Amino acid sequence: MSKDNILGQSVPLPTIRRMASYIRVLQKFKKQNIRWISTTEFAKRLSLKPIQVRKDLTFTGITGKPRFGFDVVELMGAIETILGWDNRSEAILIGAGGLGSALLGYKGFDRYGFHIVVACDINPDLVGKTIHDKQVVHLDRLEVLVKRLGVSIGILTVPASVGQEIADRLISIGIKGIWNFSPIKLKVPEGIIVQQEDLSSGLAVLYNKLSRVQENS
Amino acid sequence: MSKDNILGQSVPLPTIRRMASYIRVLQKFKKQNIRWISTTEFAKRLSLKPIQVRKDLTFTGITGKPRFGFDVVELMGAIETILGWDNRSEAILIGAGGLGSALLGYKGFDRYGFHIVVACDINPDLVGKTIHDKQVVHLDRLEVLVKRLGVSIGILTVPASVGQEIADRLISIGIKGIWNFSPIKLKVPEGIIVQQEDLSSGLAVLYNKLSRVQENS
DNA sequence: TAGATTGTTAATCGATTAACAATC
DNA sequence: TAGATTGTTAATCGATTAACAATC
Repeated sequence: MSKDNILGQSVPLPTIRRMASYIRVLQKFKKQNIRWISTTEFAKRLSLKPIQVRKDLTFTGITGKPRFGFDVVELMGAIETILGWDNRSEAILIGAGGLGSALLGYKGFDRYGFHIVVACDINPDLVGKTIHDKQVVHLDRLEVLVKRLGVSIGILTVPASVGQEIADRLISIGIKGIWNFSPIKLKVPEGIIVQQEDLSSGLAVLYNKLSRVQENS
Repeated sequence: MSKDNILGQSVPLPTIRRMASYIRVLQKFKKQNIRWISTTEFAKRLSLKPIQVRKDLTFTGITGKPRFGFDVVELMGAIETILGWDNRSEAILIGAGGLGSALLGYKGFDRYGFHIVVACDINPDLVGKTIHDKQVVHLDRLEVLVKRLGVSIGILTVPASVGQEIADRLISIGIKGIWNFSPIKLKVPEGIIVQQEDLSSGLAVLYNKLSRVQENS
């Protein structure tokens, strides 16, 4: 498996993450019909260093114009390609509890063209209901749904105790990518992509930074 | 401002993040009254390499026992200190919409002793209601609430357009740490800690990895 | 004891930053 | 033109990993 982009270079993960924020700035500029954007401008808006933005943008293969910067539309297209926009697909969410229902309603994904089309749960209070305009269906029907709707991304917002089991089921019916919000490391076969999120690790960082400041005041 | 831990070494941020997951394993072990845990055991459960765990644990200052590993209780205490457990405080959440209401109900923070005590919003459909047993109060009363409840952490789950404004208000009344889920970089004075979360960056990584796999199959 | 595991120093790897020439 | 900005190579920085001696 290669990790190469169009230029034959591997794109660092931190760069990929920042690209999500470049897209946001670019969308704003495009809406205002601004044609050019410089790395200085990016840096100012995102509290980054121009040099870092410049380095990141080299991975797009787009060349800028000294004194002007980069063509907004062209750059957007290139970043979208790197982020895999072209192959993106719909998602199914499993576990429509607290965090799950939030993701169902989170508007922030729209700009990335990401849509959760249906949710599964076993809680009788939820099954049959609609959360943020998305149906909640019983987990028993997981396999049927995935096949019928042709989704290829699964979002796991289930308790840790059942995370692996559900991941196995998702994989057995052809899901290729799992966005896992359960605090467990999933074991998956080669070729299956897991993106692990851990809200608590952010909390740990916040706490730690806070205590360091307090120590010195 | 020093970034040093008890040993006079600065603890790398990736290590801090992993420590949140070590705590989870330790809590499980403690509950089962297991006395020792080895770096091998950590590694197996978290899909890490033993050498990395060992390196991380050096920052705790705790020494292990060859053939046994580390004392579960002792290690937990040390990690909690590094994570700033001692100075932790309650939080107020601003923006009780999709993501905000999820955080209000998210059980995963309990194990870190983190509690959101109240929420603010301006939406008349939400103000006065209770979400996951937490009151939603009108944003006008933000200042009063913060002072009365003595919270020192603010969680921002508001639209990008009002993020900075609310952050300024929080800071002006003594909030020291902001956990920011709005997709904007906040400008804050020295001494104020901002922990920025960006759900979309995880999505970008997932998409990118997926497209790389598909390219090669 | 034997050997699994720790602890530490050094090597490697990868990302960020600096320096500076090229260019519009 | 002058100079802001790009593009690229090299230096730096920081985290991970390897190697191996120490130890219970």
